[in-house]
Amino acid sequence: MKTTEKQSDKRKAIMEASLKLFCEKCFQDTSTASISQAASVGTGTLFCYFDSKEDLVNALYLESKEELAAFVEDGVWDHPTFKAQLKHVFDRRIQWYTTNPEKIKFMMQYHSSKLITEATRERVVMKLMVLNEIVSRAVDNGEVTTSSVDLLAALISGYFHNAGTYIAENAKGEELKKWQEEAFNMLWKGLN
Amino acid sequence: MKTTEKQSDKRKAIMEASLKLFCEKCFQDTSTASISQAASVGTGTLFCYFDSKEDLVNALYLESKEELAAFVEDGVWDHPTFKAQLKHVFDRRIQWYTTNPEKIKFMMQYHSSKLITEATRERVVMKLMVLNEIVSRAVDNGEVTTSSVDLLAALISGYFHNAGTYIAENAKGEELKKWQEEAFNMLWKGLN
Amino acid sequence: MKTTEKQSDKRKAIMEASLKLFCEKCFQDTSTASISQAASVGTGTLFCYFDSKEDLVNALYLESKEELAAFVEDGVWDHPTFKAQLKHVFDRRIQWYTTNPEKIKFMMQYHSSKLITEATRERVVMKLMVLNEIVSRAVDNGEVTTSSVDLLAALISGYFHNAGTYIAENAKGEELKKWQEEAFNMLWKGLN
Amino acid sequence: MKTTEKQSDKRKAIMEASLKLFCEKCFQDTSTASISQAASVGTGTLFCYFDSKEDLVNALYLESKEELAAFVEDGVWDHPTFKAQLKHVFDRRIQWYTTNPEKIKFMMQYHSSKLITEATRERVVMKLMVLNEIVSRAVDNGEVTTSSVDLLAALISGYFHNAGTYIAENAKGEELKKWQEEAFNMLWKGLN
DNA sequence: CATGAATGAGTGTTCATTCAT
DNA sequence: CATGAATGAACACTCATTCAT
Repeated sequence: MKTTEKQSDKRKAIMEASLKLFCEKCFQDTSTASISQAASVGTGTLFCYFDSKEDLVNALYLESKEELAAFVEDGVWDHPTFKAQLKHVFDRRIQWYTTNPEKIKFMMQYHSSKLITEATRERVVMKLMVLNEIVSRAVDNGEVTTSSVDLLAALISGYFHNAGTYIAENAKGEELKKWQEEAFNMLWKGLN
Repeated sequence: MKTTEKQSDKRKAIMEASLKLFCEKCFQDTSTASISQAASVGTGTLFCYFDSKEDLVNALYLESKEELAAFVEDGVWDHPTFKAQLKHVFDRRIQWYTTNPEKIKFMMQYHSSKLITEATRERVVMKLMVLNEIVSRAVDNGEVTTSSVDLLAALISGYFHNAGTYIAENAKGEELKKWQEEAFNMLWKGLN
Repeated sequence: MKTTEKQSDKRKAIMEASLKLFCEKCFQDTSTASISQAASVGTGTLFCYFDSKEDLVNALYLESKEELAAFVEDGVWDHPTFKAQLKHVFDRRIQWYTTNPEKIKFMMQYHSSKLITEATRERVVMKLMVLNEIVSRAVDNGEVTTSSVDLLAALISGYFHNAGTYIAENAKGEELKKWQEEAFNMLWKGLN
Repeated sequence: MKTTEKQSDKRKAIMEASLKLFCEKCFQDTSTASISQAASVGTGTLFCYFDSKEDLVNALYLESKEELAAFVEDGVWDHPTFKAQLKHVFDRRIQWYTTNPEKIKFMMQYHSSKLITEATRERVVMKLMVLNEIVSRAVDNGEVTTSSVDLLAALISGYFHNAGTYIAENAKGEELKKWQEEAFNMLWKGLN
């Protein structure tokens, strides 16, 4: 528990406050003043940690994506088969979607926004390569065939995201497990 | 030659100019003044047709979605089988994506934006019921089984969108047809 | 009395208000808001006429100088002799200094300020060539000799300015005429 | 080796850095942070030596003027005649102008600035009394006549400043001596 | 004395919107 | 309907200054 571990409390407070506010109202309706206030720091403090309001959203976006990617990736390679690896990714993703509704909401809202820099997007992409890796290995093993590894990975990734979002938002109670199975099975059937 | 048909030229000019500008830069970086100028109308004219800047984006979003929906829907029911109907929807969607890159870019950019009203979203959803209808009929005919028609329609719709986007953006030349087939086949296999 | 004559009343109001305020307090202590208020126009109106606060000071400086130059120049060439021409310039200058204390104060305050653009200075210089012309002609006629027309013109011009300022500020009542004569005579003696 | 002599190195560093920066850009475009950085001291250190940024410019202005005054005054009274004393003042002034281009630039820039306090100006005036003293003695001796010692001293002082500035800025090589002579002679002729 | 992270008052500028013409 | 000059609320950002270390 060394002091070096916790990156500035102020920075974290600003990140949390802005995540909340950016989810409630849109970027331009969220003043930097309101963020500072919600984070209980001075108006100027925000600019000690971020170059600009734009810089702040980008940081928020990048770090959320990184967190998700790390969570999803964690433990994939413990699974020996292609199917098990895919299942792991899908399950972890839904788990995250269910657990971090605010972050996922934020990420979706800014997924196609012009506010997110090309630079940020590139850094994000680098973090999301697990699926490509999984698919690539499966193709090498002859477990699947495709005219383009990237195409296939994109289809699966997109499918996971859609299914995950829909299920996390609409499934109630015991439906969740059932839907999750159905969605995954449909994909798996499609792959064979 | 009814006067109702050709809605004011000025309105159309504003719609076209703003579509272009909203694609180039984001909402808040596009001033109404720049829109008016690009549309070759006076600064105030915009407000003769739209209550506010927000109203304008919403109109643009709604009308783009309507146009897409109408295009996709057109001719579905000429096909007798579930598979043919699905194929029709997928093909038409990709065709539209390829033909209207600006509109699809715009739609994606504002898909999750807080700027698009709940009211607008509801009106949009109503226009996008074809897939639900197709799936619903197929379920009734026993051609597919699912624990939720809405879930299945959502999975398919999302899949079509992802695949469509990815293919329209990345496929070069003859790849397009091949990828389109592969993507559709994968889905179809998943459904059986 | 055509409407075209009077350049926008608003612009003039802003110019007058800012002249007054820039004399009272310095540039950075004069907010654009206070100028707008003093000019009885909206906060944004200032920016309809000037690109920026800097642009405003520059315009004010340029136009003040132009006015002074025009006043001083007016009628010089009615005088046949070098001495009479010099006297004319000196007298008119003092007359202006006495009549426009605010403008002269403003001009002096910004004479060496970094806020005044090089571009503005160049435009000002072009308006202040009378003395050079007068001296130049006198040199051609052999009425004076100098190793540099520009040096001589600069010395005279500077002298006129200093004397003018000092006299306008410090002379009381009948002293003014006497001091004015003494100052001019001293210069004239120096020239022969 | 008294400690009072060498005023803190830090203070000197700040003075030098700010002199440089205030010459390059204007007061309000020079942040205290940039001064501190240029002086290689901490942000807060500046305020250990000066009450405020304004206080700093005033100190800079006062000390520059004092230095100039001391330099000019040094040795005047070694000269027995009025003319020689005047010449001394003029020559020393030009010498200083040539040697300290930055300080003179700074002094001119702030000569009429509202930033320089009335208190500072008064303290400066007290240091600049040599010319008044010289003229005063000459008047007492009957070497010159004038309706006001102050007027005459002001005229001469102003003339010296103008001439000095112009010559220091524009004279190249051997011109300097010639122009200096010409300028002084013109004044001297004017006085007789 | 020295530091620099933190502050928050203050301001230039933008721009959606209005309205008299 | 159409215009564009005028408006003024709103906001991101700056920076002199403080103070705990």
